[in-house]
Amino acid sequence: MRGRKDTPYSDLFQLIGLKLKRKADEKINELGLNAQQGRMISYIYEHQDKGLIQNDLAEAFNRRGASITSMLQGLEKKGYIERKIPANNERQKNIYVLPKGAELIEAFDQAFRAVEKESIQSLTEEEQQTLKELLIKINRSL
Amino acid sequence: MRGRKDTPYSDLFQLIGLKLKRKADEKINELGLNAQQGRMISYIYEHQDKGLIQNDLAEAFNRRGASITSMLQGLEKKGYIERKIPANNERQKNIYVLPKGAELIEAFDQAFRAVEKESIQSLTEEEQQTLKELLIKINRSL
DNA sequence: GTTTAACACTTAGTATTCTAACTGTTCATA
DNA sequence: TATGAACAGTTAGAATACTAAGTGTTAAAC
Repeated sequence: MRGRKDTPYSDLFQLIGLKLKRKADEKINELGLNAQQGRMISYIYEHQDKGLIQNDLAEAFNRRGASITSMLQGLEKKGYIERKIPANNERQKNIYVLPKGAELIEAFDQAFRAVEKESIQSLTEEEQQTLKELLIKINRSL
Repeated sequence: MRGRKDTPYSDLFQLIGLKLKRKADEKINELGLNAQQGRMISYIYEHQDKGLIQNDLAEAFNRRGASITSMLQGLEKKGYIERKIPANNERQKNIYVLPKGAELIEAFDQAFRAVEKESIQSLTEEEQQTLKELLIKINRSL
């Protein structure tokens, strides 16, 4: 009997994820939003020309439809995005970034890249590559 | 200009963390609690003989004091733990697992170990070792 | 063609976790 | 000893994301 839980991988994944989230939030908060909202605006901006709908966001962000509704309602009320029912399918809503949101995108992406860079800065080039491959492998198997 | 965010490490860490959390929740929910509560009861059980206080939990779980208060109030109300003000310091509260909580610990730990095992099952022994070292390095530098 | 099922989104209500402001305790120091 | 700072925990109120049940639309089956 060991009496210890001994789950180093789960623990490390949780801890690193939390730290990365906090670092990103810190930077994005200065822009009046949180990291999740920043990621969402960036993602919408990249995909708005391809008829992006809320269900796509739910899948891309691993969130429930209801959560996406509530996030987008917030962003719409603050004037960062707009939602339009497309002519060919009245069930859906296409999402677009408004100028007020587009202005911030460069700052968002810069913040995310900075966190990313900081997170792997203690590893060598080779280690970074190895890590990425292992993470992809794990993610695929889960 | 790439027009893409390109932060594979952050994205993978977030995604893997989310998936691990969900898998753990799935198993623990059958016991009437969530993964966070299971982890907390297990942790308390392991440390209750050393005068564990709420502040220790806040640090161990990377949560604010207020969050710990609310979690423990829930667990106490349901009869899994108890909190006692120690004689030598009335600012603090020592935390103990009650029999109703202790009964579940073996099931919790088994669930967490199962998720852990599943998560790295697609890697070879050597890859697992490498991954652990890289994660520790990253965590230390954040 | 009508009915049924699946789809896309919304609402209401609940969980968790946070921040800021608060109560009370202990320690340092003057 | 008193008083002020630091400490430990609590409360109130906000934000986020969830589930379950709902509305309306489209596609499939008959």
